[in-house]
Amino acid sequence: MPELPEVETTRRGIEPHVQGQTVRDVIVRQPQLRWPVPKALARKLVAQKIDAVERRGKYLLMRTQAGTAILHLGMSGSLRIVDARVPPETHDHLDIVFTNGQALRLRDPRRFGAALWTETDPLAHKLLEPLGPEPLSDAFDTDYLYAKSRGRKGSIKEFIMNSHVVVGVGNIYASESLFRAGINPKRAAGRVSRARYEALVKAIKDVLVEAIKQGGTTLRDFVREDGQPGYFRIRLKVYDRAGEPCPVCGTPIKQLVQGQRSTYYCPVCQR
DNA sequence: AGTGCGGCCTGTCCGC
DNA sequence: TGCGGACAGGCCGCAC
Repeated sequence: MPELPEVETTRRGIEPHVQGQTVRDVIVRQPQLRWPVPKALARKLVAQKIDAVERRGKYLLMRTQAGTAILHLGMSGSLRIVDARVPPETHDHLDIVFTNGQALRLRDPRRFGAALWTETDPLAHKLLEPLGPEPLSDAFDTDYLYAKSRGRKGSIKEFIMNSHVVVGVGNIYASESLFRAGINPKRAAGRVSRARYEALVKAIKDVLVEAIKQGGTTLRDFVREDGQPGYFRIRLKVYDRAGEPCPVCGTPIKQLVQGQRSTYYCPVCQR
């Protein structure tokens, strides 16, 4: 489910319930996630106070004095704040229980997510170290993306979805931002002009900011009775709209597969 | 270093 | 109603 806006919405949603809390217990019901959940996560996190809840790309970082828990939601993961006494449901793989009786509960049906533990600088962790810049930071600009793209033969769509190029652009927002920038997703990254990279950088920032704003409007409902984070997708112009008219020119939206992922685009507006 | 895949999982939907 | 296959908002790890 989550792309960067969902992960950031999740971070903002859990932060007030988690920051400053002390861990009473860690319950691992299913240790087989993307990687095995390390024993040290449960062992070392207990009795620690959560100093901060941060995000790097789509990874969530819960910092303590003893080390940092690294969480990733994969394709189908979600986090919610529950009363620790509420019985877990299927796919509720992990609880971090706090001394106030609440728990941070990870649910992830497909188990592509992760829960890791590191006692050194989490940004130097082997999964985080090679990540590209945050898309909403000043480091992500036309100069950077244009230079990075030179000589690349792969498609522009796969290029911007590569987390080592820029983090946080998932399958939905890749299609949406290429539509906004008027770039054909099949075009080789190395053959896109500087001017078009300028439009693309702006499109990526705009679409992500809008999506985060949407999540933000419902943040106070984050912990609802049904536990679902109150996140609504922004109005998507091309994603999942194969055959529907392009909102700009009316041409039917096309769908194709790139790197085993569906891409949606307007064959007229995007060249 | 860049590129191209396979693979990890479950749930849902669609056509037969 | 059952069944097989495709597909789903991610991304690592490997071979070349």
